Amino acid sequence: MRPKMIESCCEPVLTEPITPSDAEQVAAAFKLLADPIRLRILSLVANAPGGEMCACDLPEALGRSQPTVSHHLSLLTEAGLVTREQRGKWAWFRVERESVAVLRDALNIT
Amino acid sequence: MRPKMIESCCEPVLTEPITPSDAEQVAAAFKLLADPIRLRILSLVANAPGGEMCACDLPEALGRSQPTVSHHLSLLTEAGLVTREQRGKWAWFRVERESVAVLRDALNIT
DNA sequence: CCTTCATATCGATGATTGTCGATCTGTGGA
DNA sequence: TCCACAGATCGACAATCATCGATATGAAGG
Repeated sequence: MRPKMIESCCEPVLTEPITPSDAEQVAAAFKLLADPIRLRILSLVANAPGGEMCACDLPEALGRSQPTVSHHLSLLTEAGLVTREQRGKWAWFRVERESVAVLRDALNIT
Repeated sequence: MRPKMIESCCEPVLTEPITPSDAEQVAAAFKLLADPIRLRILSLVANAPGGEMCACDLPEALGRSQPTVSHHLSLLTEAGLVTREQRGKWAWFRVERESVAVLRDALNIT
């Protein structure tokens, strides 16, 4: 998966015919939202004070191991759905609301 | 998966904290959009003349076997993303735009 | 340096799922 | 009643993926 995948994809699905190749890209993007842990990560980070959250707090908040959380954060970051900022030993994450909006707009109706 | 799954679910993910149980439901809903063939079905049906399409035309249009197409149509129908109407020997499908809108609104931003 | 701690990577595994051939069901016409 | 055809169901298989323990990397502090 290429970096910032979502920025450059996501034709509207319903308002015009979609090509097989575009369908692959949009499906890959929605696949990221098709996991409960990743949705909870987005929700936790978006609603955290200051709109940011330290990765160190996520394993306990989610009830998942540190490697599992790191895996999901990596997928979300590569896709551009969250951004990562290193501060000392800790990694802080923010939701990239623009990317979420791109995905939402792919579902716009006639 | 219960009938009309999408009608009753899908809290906004970003504007308020989501519960683990709601996250499961929303993820299950997005999983339906996380497949290129299902996205192409939605696009083909939505853009077909009259907003409806016969199932008999889909295997050729999609390059997939009849059982595969039937499987995807069944998933989309159970979830309430499309509706099915039997006319003689043929089954005609329409996109339930309201259900798509529910999914879209789950991605609303602050 | 050396230790400590946060995070990433690796390897393995169990579960899910997209796919199709074969077959069943059900409808309409002869 | 029988045939032809649309669509659903079944069974099997390959591929994908979420998960975790073990281990590697990398940064701050002493």
